Amino acid sequence: MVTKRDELERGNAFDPDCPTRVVLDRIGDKWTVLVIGALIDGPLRFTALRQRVAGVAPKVLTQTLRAMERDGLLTRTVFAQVPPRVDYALTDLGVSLGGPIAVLTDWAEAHVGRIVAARDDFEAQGA
Amino acid sequence: MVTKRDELERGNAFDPDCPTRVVLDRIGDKWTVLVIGALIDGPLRFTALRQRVAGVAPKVLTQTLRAMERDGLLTRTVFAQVPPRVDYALTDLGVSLGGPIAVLTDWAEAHVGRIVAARDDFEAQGA
DNA sequence: AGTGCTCAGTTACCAATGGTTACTGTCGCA
DNA sequence: TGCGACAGTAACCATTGGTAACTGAGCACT
Repeated sequence: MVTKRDELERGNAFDPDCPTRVVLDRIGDKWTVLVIGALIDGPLRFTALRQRVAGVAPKVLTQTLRAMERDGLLTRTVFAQVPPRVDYALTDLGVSLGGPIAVLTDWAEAHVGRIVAARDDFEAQGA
Repeated sequence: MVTKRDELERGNAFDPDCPTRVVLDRIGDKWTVLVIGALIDGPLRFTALRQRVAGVAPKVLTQTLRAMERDGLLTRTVFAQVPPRVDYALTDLGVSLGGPIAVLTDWAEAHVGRIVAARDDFEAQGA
């Protein structure tokens, strides 16, 4: 019999080097998911990306983009111009991550109300 | 026309209070997903959970569990015994998060090889 | 000649989060 | 009079996330 646990933990999810862990460390970093959303319809330049992903500091955006580039999720193309121009585009790997993320977003849309309600209850009771 | 971007960003994903952001902040915290995996087949006590989720420090596990309780993902039941006994069990909300997480795990299983390969390439080239 | 603009970042600094090691408290048992 | 089980806390350090200000190259205006 295959348990639900088997489904969630295939490949030993509790090993630090396990695939799930690697992916969670990546998309768990707060900005990666937003960047994928921003680039899913096509490449953008640094400043356009910054405006699209509201609230991100340039330093942090740079860090995020470099990490995603390193992991093969996007490509960085520099044009030798003045003013400088750098295009960021998702690779097919990056695009394919959009699917799982959309599932998560659907869940979030559907259930966030209950999370917020639980928090409010907790406030009212605990404090 | 509905773009891919619309799918990923329904509800304005770039607003800090948006559902996607709330959920990502929760599951992005590195241990929540592992806890859900550990509890998906039934309640566990603190120590059992600690062993199942290998590598987590007690302080951090406590923090994670308290946050999940606050958000209505699990319940904490204290039995007045000695030695003490505390059971942690997922709520139906917590269980329902298992679905999206499984999708993510599937993706991770299928594609992590390419991520690791991209990292190795980068090492070999860049440094 | 000097001022300011665009773009893609970097630098220096600070705050919040994550993690480690050691300790607490209660009670039955030897 | 310890000893061990269980469920954590406390004190402390390391890593990450975030802010505000600055850099550098060239064009366009005055």
